[in-house]
Amino acid sequence: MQLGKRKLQILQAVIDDYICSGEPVGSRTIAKKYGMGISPATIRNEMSDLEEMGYLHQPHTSAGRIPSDKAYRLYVDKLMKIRMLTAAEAEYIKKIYEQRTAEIEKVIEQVARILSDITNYTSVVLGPQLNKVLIKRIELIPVDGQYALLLVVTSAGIIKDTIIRIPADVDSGYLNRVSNMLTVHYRNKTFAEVDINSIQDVQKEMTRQKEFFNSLVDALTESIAQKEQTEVYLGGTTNIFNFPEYRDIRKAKAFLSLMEQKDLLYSLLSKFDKKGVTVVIGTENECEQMKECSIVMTTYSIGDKVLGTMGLIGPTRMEYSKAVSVVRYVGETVSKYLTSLFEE
Amino acid sequence: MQLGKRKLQILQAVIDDYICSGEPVGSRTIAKKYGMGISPATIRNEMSDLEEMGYLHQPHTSAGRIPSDKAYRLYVDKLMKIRMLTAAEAEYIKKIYEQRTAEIEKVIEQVARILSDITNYTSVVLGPQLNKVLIKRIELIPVDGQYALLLVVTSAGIIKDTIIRIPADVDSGYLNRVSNMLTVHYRNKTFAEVDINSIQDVQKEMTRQKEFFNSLVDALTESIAQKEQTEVYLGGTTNIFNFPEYRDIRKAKAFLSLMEQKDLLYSLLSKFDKKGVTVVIGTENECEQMKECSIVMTTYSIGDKVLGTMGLIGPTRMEYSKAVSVVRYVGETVSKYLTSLFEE
DNA sequence: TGTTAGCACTCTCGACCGTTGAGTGCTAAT
DNA sequence: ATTAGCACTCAACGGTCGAGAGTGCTAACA
Repeated sequence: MQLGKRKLQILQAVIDDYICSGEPVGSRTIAKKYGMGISPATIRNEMSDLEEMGYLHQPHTSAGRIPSDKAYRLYVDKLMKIRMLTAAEAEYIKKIYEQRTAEIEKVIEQVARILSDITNYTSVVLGPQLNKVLIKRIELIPVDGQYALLLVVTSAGIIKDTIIRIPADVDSGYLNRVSNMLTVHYRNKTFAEVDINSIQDVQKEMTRQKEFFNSLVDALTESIAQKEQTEVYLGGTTNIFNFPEYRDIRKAKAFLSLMEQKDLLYSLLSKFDKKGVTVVIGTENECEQMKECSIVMTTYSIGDKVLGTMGLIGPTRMEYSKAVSVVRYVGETVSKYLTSLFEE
Repeated sequence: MQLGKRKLQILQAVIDDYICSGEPVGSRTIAKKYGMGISPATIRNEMSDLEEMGYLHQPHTSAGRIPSDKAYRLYVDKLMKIRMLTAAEAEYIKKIYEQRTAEIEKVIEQVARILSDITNYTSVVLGPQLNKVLIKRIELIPVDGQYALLLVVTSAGIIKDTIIRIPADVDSGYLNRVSNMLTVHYRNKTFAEVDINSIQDVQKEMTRQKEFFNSLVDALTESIAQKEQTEVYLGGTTNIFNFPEYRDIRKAKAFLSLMEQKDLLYSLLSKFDKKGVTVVIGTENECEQMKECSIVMTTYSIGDKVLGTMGLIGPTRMEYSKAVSVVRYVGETVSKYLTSLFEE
C-alpha cells in the first residue's frame, strides 16, 4: 500500500490533534477540525489503512486512533512544520549571556532551567565531558595559611577546583614545587590517563610530608573521578505532572525515579554526540523505562570540540516542532557563548 | 476531664498504630494488639473521651480514629520512647567523615543524601548562613593568564569562589592591589554590610580598567548575593511516594512543587536556629501547603556558631522517634566534623 | 471505482444500586 | 466501672445499565 498525499494529510491531522489533546482521535474530529472536504467515512477507510501500515492503532475497538512511534518518526522526519521561536522565547534564551561567571558548570545549570521553563518539559543537560580534554596545568594555590586550592586547567579552558587543608608546616614554596611536579607529569594528558600513583618524584616527597600528601592524592583522585563521571543537571522535573498520561501515580513515580538515576541518564544521553538535533522516539530508546518517552537533544561545544549534550524529555506525544526549535536554538546560543568565553 | 494513665496508654497505642499503618485505628485493634486487659467497649469509651478532648478524630462515623496534631505534639513531648540508632545507621552516618574536601557545600550535600537514605523521608539542609559571618579576606588570584579566581575567606573558615575573566593587560600586581583594597575595606564586615559601590579607591581605579572593573564588581556582588540567599539541598524527594496518603496525584504534585520552591523552604527552616531538635507538627506550620506535613530539624554549627539548619519533612504520621534520633545524631556528627575542619 | 450515508455493533465511562464489613454508640447486665 | 450485646452508620466493593463515542460493514450513489 502507498502513503498517498491524502493519507499523509490525515496522519498529520491525527498526530497534531493527539499531541495537543492526548485523547484518541476519531474520524469525525478530523473531518470537522481539519476538514478537507471528505466525509468521516472516507477518513475511516484511510485510517483503517494507516492502521494496517502500522502508523496508527486503537486502544480499543470503539475508540479513536493514536499515532504509533513509527508515525511520530515520519512526522519528525517529513511532516512536521518548522516552527520559529517566538520573540519572548528568543528573549528568554538570551539570559544565557547574562552570566557573570566563567564557570562552565554555572552556565550549564542555568541552561537546564531555561530549557524547561520555555518548553514545560523536563530538561537534562550533561556537564562538560572532560575525558577527551587535555590537562594544561595543575596548581596548588595557598589560601589563608591552612588551606590550598587545587586547580586543574584544561585545554577547553575549563577550570575546576577543590579546597584542601594543608598542614601548618607546608609552605608556599613547597606547594609550588609540588604543583610544578604535577604539571610536568600531567601536561597534555587526558583525565583518563592520569594515574596518580605513577609519579616517582611525588613518591619521594611523600616520605617527608606523608599525611599531607595522602590527602592531596585523595583530593586529586577524587577531583579526576568527579570530572570523569560527568554531572547531570535537571530542570522542571515536576513538569511531568502536567501530562494526563502521568496521572497514574506509578508512572509519575517511575519517571521521577528515572530522573534521579543520574548515571543512567548520562549513559543514555552521552551516546549521541553528533551535531544538530537528534530525536529519539519512544521504543527507539534502548532503556526500558523510557519506552513511553521521547528525547529531543543536541550537543554544545567550544569551537569545534563537542563538550556535552542537552535535551528535553517528555511523553512521546511531544510538541516536537517546538522542542526541536528551542533545543536547536539554545544549543547554538550556548555554544556561541562558551566559545566566546574560552576560545581565543 | 483528666488525661489519666490509661487514656495515655490508649492514645499512645493509637498513635503508634496509625504511624505504622496509616489507617484509622479501631477499638478492637487496640484491644488485640496492645492488649492491656480491657475490652474494646472500654477502649471505645476512653477514645470517645479522647476525641472530646481534641486528641483524636474520626474521618467518618463508622471509621476508627486518627490522632490529631495535638496528639502528635503530646506524643513527641511526653509519650514517645527514645530510640537508639541501629549499628547500621550509625555506621552509615559515619560516612560524613569520609569527605576529602574542605568545601562545606560538598559536606552539606552529602548530609542531605545520608539523612534521606536512612530515614526514607525527604531531607532538607540549608547551606551555611553567611550573613552573620565576618569577612576576613578577599583575594583575586590570577590563573592561567586570562582568568582570576575570586576568593572570599570568612571567619567561619568558609571559602567560596567564582572564576572571572580578566583582560590581557591586567597583571598580577594590579590584581594584588585590588585584592588588598577590597580586603582593607571589607575586613570584619558581614556580607550584609558590603556595599560595593561605596569604595572610593576602587572607583578611582575604575577609570583605568573600566570594563574589567565592572565585571569584577558584578562577580563580587553576585557572589555576595549568592551567599546571602543560602542554598537549599534536598534529598529523597521521591520518597514521598512511599506514603499512601500521597497516592493522590495532586497531593504528590503539591508536595514536590513545594520542594522546588527553595526560597520558601529557606524562609521556613531558617527561623528555627536554636540548638537541639525542633519538631513542627502539621498545622503548627505557618505555611499553608505544609499543614499536612511535619518537620523534624536541628542546627549544625562550627564551634558555637550556628551555621545552618537541617531536617526531615514527612507526613504528620511520621516515625518521630526515628526521625528525631537520626536528625539529632547527624546534626551532632556534622557539627563535630565541621568544627574539627575549620576551628583551630 | 472512489465516496458516502446509514446502521448495527463494540467498548468505555459514569451513575446507580445493594451488599459487606468495620467500627461506633447506647443500653442493660455484671 | 466494665463489658456483652445490639442496632446503626458509612465507605468500599462489585455488578448492572444506559449514554456516548467511535468503528466497520453494506449498499447506494456519482
